[in-house]
Amino acid sequence: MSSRLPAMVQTLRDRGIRLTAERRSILWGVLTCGGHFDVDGLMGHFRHQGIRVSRATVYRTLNTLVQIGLLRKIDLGVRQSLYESIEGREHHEQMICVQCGEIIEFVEPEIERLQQEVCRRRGFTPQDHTLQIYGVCQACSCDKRAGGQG
Amino acid sequence: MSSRLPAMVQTLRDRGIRLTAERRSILWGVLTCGGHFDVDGLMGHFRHQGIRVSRATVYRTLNTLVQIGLLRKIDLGVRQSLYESIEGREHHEQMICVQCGEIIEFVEPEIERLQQEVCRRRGFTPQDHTLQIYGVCQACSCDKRAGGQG
DNA sequence: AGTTAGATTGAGAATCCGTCTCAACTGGAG
DNA sequence: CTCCAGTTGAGACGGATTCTCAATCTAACT
Repeated sequence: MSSRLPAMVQTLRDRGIRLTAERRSILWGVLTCGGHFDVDGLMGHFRHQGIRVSRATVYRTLNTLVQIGLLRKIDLGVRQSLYESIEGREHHEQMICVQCGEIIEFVEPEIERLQQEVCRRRGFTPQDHTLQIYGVCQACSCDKRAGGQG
Repeated sequence: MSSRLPAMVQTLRDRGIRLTAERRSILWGVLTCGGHFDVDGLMGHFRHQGIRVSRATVYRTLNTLVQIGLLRKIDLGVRQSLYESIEGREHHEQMICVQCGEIIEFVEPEIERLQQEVCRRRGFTPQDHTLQIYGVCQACSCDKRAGGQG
């Protein structure tokens, strides 16, 4: 996990982006939090660790990391945006449980292929995409059947 | 286009939602704006037409229309949410040009089918979904090749 | 190591989207 | 026509994010 830090640092260097103490902290935080995280989570992490980074800097840096392709921003339309480290993983889609909020990731190469095809047909050059399926996860379905929380 | 108004009005009645002057204006505005629109666009439209409807009411009513299935809310993660009239059309996905902002809609039944399958495999009960492909549209690609704005 | 230019930061103000409050108003059933 | 629950408007409010700008710091150069 932390082995990704050097690669990320190098990416910043390559782009001529200065490596400040704050940015190191944020990179580290991103890798430590793993999975999906939001700005509040990151700030909490810093507070907990006694690291001082301002909110403005966190926002600025996350935006930068998204721009240079180290991070992906996930917008569910409610509350804060979520971020996830791309760290070389293949792209994945999401199922979001509207009951418990859990995010289940999945990969479906065939869907990706079909997207490519649709784009080609339209002369559209794809760069990124998001597929979010909203619904009820298995656990919540079972809860409901067993007599859940109305 | 305006022929949809009676059907929408009926839907409101069926749900026991009062038909106020403001709601009539908003329904009309939704149909007039067509395609994708946001709250600012709608407010501008009303101002232009000399129709007085408060921002709060517009938000409230749009939310209602989304809830009863007459409208779909699109969250691109930037600025305001967009809305689109569902008006009986089948679900469609979107390609969003990161250069000019154009939204190109498409339907790909096979993608929908694969989604259903993935959900079934995971015991996930899908309710709705959004697929957004970000990239460069044909027109913008050509502009660039011809010597566009860097 | 010292200098320096320009990038970066922090604190808090500002903005922006959207919701809430509550008194006044109104649609529509009776 | 009456009445009341649902609806509205003005503006306060709230949360997320961005902006401002003086102070600070990185990194390149000497």
